Amino acid sequence: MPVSVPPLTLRQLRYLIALEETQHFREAAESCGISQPSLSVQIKTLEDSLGLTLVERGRGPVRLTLAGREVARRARDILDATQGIMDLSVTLQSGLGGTIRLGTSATLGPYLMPHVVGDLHRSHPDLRLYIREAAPRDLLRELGDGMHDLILTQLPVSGATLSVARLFREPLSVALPAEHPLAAKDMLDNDDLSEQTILSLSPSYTLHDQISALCVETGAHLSRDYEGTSLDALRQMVAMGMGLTFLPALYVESEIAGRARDVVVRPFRGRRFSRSIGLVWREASGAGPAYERLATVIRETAKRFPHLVIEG
Amino acid sequence: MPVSVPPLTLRQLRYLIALEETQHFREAAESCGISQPSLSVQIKTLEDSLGLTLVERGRGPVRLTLAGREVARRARDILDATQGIMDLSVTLQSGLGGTIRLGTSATLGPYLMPHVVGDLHRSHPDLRLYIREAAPRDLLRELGDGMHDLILTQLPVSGATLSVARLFREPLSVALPAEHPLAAKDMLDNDDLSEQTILSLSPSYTLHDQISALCVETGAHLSRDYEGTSLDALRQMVAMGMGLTFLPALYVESEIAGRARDVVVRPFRGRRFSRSIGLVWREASGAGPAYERLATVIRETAKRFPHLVIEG
DNA sequence: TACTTTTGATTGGAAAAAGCTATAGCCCTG
DNA sequence: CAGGGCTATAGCTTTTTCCAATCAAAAGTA
Repeated sequence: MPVSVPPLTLRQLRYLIALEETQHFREAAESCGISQPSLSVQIKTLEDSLGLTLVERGRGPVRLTLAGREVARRARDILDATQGIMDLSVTLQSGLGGTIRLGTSATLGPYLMPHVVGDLHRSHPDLRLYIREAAPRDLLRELGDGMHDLILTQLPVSGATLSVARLFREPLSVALPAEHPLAAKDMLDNDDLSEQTILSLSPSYTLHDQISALCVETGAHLSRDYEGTSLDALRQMVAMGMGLTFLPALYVESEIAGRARDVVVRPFRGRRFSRSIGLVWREASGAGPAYERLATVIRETAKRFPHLVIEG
Repeated sequence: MPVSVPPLTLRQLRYLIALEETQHFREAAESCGISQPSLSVQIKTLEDSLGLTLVERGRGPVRLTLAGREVARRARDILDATQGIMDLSVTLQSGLGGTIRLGTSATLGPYLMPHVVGDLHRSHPDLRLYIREAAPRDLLRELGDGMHDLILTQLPVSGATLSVARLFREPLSVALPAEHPLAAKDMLDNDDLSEQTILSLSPSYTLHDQISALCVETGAHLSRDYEGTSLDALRQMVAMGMGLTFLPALYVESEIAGRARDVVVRPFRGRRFSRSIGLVWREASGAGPAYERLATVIRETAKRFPHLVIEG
């Protein structure tokens, strides 16, 4: 007959994490706002209910055992998730607050978000953004899996249960080696591309499809021998003379404009070749109003960049 | 002065999920082994502490609100994770039990795991495997992120904090259209490949690198125009005459051997061109002994396939 | 309309869990 | 070997959770 095992509680997990951080029962208790014996008892209860020794007691600072560290690692995830639930109250209500887990395309986030967070922090001080980058196709899957609350990505996206807020169109310009013949022109067009070699990102990126389609249209040759894994890699490949590529306006603005000597950037088709950017979330998240508000903030920020065409 | 908000508890989340499933307070209470008033109170407390209405009370069956569904969705993840912690006791101790989240390469898992799970279920009845497939590079990242406990993937892998159990070497054979001239030969070698077009998977797969290197060595042309997203896709591309490719032995065994008419498969270099397969886990997971045991089971299963060379 | 049934909310008191203070026991250090 | 710092244990108090009984509202039925 097994002795009835007390169930796992969030409290116990919190205490374990505090213990791991402080390596000290008394300090951990203090940081939790309880007395040291209370914490001792909870840790002991947790160990009993798991049937594991989590803490090496003895001389010196408290050390978690291997098992303890693994439990603590998972406990962090769990507590983050509970925090997410508690933040929902704020997010769902209407106001923009709590922690939003924002997934962003690696070709966009690093060049846009730094400008947004400043504005955002001023207008919504109690909002925290947890930002993570990935390729658009991964993002979309991860959004469905609940890994993100919201993703910032290239449109269009498919999915009946998704909501979209369009943000802006971002022109794609041609990047070419400084010594390339076409660098002499101020503006490039379809005809200029025929027979050129175009470099692209991996197919996980929506950008890849767009560039690929353009190559068909213009008769350019899409190189598959080297697929860039980031815009920086792509730009370096261009600098080495491996081909031309398309770079989005925000990347150009932030990483190239005015200082790069290795590559030059030229507008293409009068900047009418562009990609569309938007926020996407699960309709069922119920936080639509909050995300719409966030979209508005981002659009405001985007107005500072003359080449972006605001939408929505 | 805000009234002190009672903290979120796992119990409340459990009750909410039961309520969503049964759509009925009394039944939910019953399924939780408590009385209906207790459940009512806990749900109410949860709503108060979140500041949200989670349940539409009234006529007809109980419905969760939008917010309620979102909370329940997250609650499920949280409870799964706590279950994971509780299973650790079993997994870590030594025995093979509980739930192991196994990530597996999409080029391997579907062809190996079906054979393993039978043996495994017999020898370790209380072990549950939660299997998820992805490309090796994603797997490795996800392992670090704690999404998997263990991954089954092509070696080598890098990472100081990872432990590896080598399982076996799996020969890679050449697949070619039935009408291809080389199909006349029983066995192919480096020389046969020169000037041939070779198809490969996307670079997220370790297999890509290996095939790519072989192309350099043999003077074959690696086609980047069409990258397969699965072995099945690759095989169909071969059948359509777009080129040759390499297929791992277990895939051949399970999907082609003896019945396919569209492609033929030939050993390459006397089957000494192969990829190495192993289990990988976070050293800090502390479940090394259990995973080693799992490795042993897989090696036993692998012995049934004469072409595999068992390692470890 | 009045009576029953069904369903979730409320109440009051018992049981369980979690907390605190005080103190015991251990291992270092001086 | 005394003293200081550490965690564990004991005994008691407070808070939380639960149940049984009861209430109130809605819906069906005679």
